Amino acid sequence: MNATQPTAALPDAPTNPVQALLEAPLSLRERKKLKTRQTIRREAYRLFAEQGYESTTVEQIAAAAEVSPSTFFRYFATKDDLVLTDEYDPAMIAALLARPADEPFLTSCREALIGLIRQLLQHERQELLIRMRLVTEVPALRAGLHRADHSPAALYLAILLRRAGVEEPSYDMRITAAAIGAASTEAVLCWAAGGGEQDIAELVDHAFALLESGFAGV
Amino acid sequence: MNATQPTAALPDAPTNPVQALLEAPLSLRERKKLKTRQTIRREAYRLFAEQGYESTTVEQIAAAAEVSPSTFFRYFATKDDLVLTDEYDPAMIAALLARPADEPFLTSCREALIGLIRQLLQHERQELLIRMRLVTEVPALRAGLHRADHSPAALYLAILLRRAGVEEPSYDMRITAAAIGAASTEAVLCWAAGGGEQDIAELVDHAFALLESGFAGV
DNA sequence: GACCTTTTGGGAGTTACTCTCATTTGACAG
DNA sequence: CTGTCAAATGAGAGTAACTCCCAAAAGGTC
Repeated sequence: MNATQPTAALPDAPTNPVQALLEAPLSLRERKKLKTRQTIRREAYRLFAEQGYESTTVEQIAAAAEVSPSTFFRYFATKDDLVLTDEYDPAMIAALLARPADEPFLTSCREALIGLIRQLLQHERQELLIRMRLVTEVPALRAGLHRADHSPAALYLAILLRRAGVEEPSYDMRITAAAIGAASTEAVLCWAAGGGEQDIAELVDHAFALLESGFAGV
Repeated sequence: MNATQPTAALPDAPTNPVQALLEAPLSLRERKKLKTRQTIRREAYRLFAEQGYESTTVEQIAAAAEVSPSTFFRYFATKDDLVLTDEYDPAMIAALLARPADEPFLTSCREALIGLIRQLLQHERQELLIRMRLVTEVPALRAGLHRADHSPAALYLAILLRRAGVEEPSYDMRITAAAIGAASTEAVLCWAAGGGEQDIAELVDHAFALLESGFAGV
């Protein structure tokens, strides 16, 4: 039920998720779906660049992508999702799980995040930059970023649960995930706000150093 | 311009903001406005309790409060704002500014937050609890909580700016405000999720201890 | 080519929100 | 008490993001 998000699972570790999905031996039906999804996204971003996010309607996007509005909502649950959903979560989860379980969680997060971002920059730097800038500039998107399903906090919390082998999160876990998640998000948004000119790995590293020090000196 | 939020300024330090505003010598016009605002809120919460947030329409709320929908939106910019706007920001800012400027920021935040909450619990415990529970349960509200104008992060950032005497926030400030803000929010939400049975001061204290330790042991 | 399942388009409906304009109501001076 | 001005309200039309439902089309399989 509730089949809103047709995000395909990644069967084997891909070098580039999106690319890998395109090359995989999919049925005609699935290739078409992927293509439609891409077209909608591409046309949407084109329109956003031309006339801004707010003043671009779903109807316009659907028309540009040559699908009906109904179909648009079958591919993206909300207009926000167009910008906010990514396919990086599985990779991030994998990266986190690959870290030694006795490593301080903060370190695991830092290394996983930097690793993931480094990888993304090679293939999708421009796209990531545009998306993050949209998020910083459009209040609605900034808010949407904190919805349960998109937030890094939720992802971190899931990992903490898994590490501890429990079902319900403890208070410590919730605070930890929230704080590290917020810092992670802010770091990436700062990078995008600066036009992507700064070294993002350095930014992330610095943010985590702040967290680790307990905000010493502030 | 943009006179969306008729939140009255607090002229002198009040013991209880809402009470103080009611007792203050206001003109008939302003007393009426305040009364309308209260009526809308009260009726809204009553309806939320009866039939839930999502399935309560603005039209219903307006009807229950005996105002037109137009008037509703003159008092609250969005339906979210009904739950998300509070009058505590000035008090929190004052509490933060009252702390010594050379105190570690984390300490200032902890003390200010605990102080404010202690005060609130005396007069508005029930209201706070209901509101926070709504926020935890309704995804739309949870997202709205992170809009620039409501978030503790924005408030903390403003204080950091003032302390440093600068206009533009530094990277460190942004990360710090985001992390501490997220932890503060999570602490209060955890308290509400637990039915308000735990000691909130202890919860906040514990959250800040986690932050200060750099998440040692996690 | 026949049959079944998935995907799509179209249309009607709901709701949050915006804008505009005419009416009402409180504030205040004479 | 009255006239005048500004602020607050109500009413109505309009927009856009969704939701639901049903019939048509297209892919997959034998």
